[in-house]
Amino acid sequence: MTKNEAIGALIEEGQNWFLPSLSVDCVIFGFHDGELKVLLLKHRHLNMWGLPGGFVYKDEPADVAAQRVLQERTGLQEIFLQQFHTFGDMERYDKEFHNRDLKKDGITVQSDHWLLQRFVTIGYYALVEFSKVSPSEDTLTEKCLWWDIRKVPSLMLDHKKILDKALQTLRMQLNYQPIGYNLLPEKFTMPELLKLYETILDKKLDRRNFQRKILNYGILRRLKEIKKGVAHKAPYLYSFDLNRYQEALSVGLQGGW
Amino acid sequence: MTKNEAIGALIEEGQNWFLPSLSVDCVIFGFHDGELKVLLLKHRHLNMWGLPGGFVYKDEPADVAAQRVLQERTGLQEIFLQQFHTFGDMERYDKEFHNRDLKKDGITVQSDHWLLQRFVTIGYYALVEFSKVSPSEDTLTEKCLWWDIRKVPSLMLDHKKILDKALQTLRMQLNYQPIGYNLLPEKFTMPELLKLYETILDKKLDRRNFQRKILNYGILRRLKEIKKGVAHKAPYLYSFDLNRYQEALSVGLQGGW
DNA sequence: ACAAAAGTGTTACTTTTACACCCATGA
DNA sequence: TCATGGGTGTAAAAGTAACACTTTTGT
Repeated sequence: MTKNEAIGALIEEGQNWFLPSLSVDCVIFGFHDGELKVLLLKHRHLNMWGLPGGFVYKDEPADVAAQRVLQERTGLQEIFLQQFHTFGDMERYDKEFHNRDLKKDGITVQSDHWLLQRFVTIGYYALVEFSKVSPSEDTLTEKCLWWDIRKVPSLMLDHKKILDKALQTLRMQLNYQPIGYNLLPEKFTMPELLKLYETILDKKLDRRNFQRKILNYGILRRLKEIKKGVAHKAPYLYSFDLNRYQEALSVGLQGGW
Repeated sequence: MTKNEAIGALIEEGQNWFLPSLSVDCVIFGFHDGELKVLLLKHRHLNMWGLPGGFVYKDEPADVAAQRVLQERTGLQEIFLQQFHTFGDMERYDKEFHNRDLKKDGITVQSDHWLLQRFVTIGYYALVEFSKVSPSEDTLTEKCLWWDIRKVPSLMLDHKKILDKALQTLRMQLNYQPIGYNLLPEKFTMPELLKLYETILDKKLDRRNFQRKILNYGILRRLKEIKKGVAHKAPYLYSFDLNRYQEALSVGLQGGW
């Protein structure tokens, strides 16, 4: 399907397929080279960067839609997506936003066309293992790339706000949920885990106190060491104890009341 | 406006006024007699209990809609509502749900009528001071009452699930946010605050340790005592230090990393 | 042999827990 | 006067913060 065919189908049939006025957007975090990354798409028809997003089929649960949209737009499969906020302000609504670009492509639609209506979007976020992702484009997407969280380009509509909210949520979760599985390779070192936390929080932590605290959570298993080929002393490798990890996820980490 | 007129207007004009397929629902918590309460409506046309909810005008921010809906249905004004989750599963969708009741009223609508479509709903919750609320009904509502959280009746659609999620969220928030303002009278005693926490968490806390911890947050001001007319020793009265309270809200209470 | 990274440990301090005791009040 | 609820305190345990020292490795 060519670009214009794809857009054409969406414009013609979209209102029959999808729930009107509702969309989903995904904030996909990855970790690489000591940097927290986010996956962004450059939309062909809009010529702008934005979060992977899409619409919800009329008979499709919203959570499934998020999953599907992500798969369609990036090739990513079976990712654990978590809903974090729904964005329903009017500032989201720029009636001319899509229209400008459609016109540029020589496409004209009526002013009450569903694509030009106001949309409320449900935000989802996920943490994924960077190395396992091979971002891929589709007919509507020109580029699909990881961006350093501190260097994201200008984003369409309110996507920057959505991204910020996702990051804020992630930092909160760090306080009462184990994080790292899905974000690190199967086996990783303590310094790597430390670096992950420091990167997400954007601050230095004492490596010794960090190690003690994280080990006390009881969600890690230390393996036979190595991490060969590295300069200086070889660090131990760890992996998550999935059972304990899951339990910590449901129960929460630090007590409170 | 009579019941049927109100319903009639909604059926005729609703699709012109509101965003299709989207609604808001409010979980309003109150505290009274040592019980955590939730405000429920009995819908005239459905003859069932449910959360106060409604639709979003096409040019209205979702947060404002929640506010308005609450005002319309309960008379409650200027309540701090917090969005906590959006419910977009298919289990929400019972096509016959409204239709049955419309038929009962002798109203017939086409099967593709907007009211019969699937809806995604944004959940909001609030904590309010019980005594300041005088629940009031409107044309669509037969009753508006506080229910003990442990004794809620059977609710329409997935409202029980929404309520449970709100409660779960509230309990979480307790761990990193100050709670009590809006939920207690202007002046209150330490035992009352304790009881509030115990009620929300549904467990006993040590009153002495509780007092020390909560005072250390620095969000309370102790007033000249009294709380007269009470049996036994008269407890001190406290009130929230609004400045500190607000700051604690934004910064969060317990450290984490 | 040495710089840099990683492992381990120690001490002071704070917070949490689990208690005991005294005081004020209405019945 | 006494039972009950409320104010205050204290000692032990657990957790956190701020450190120093040793070990390993590639150059």
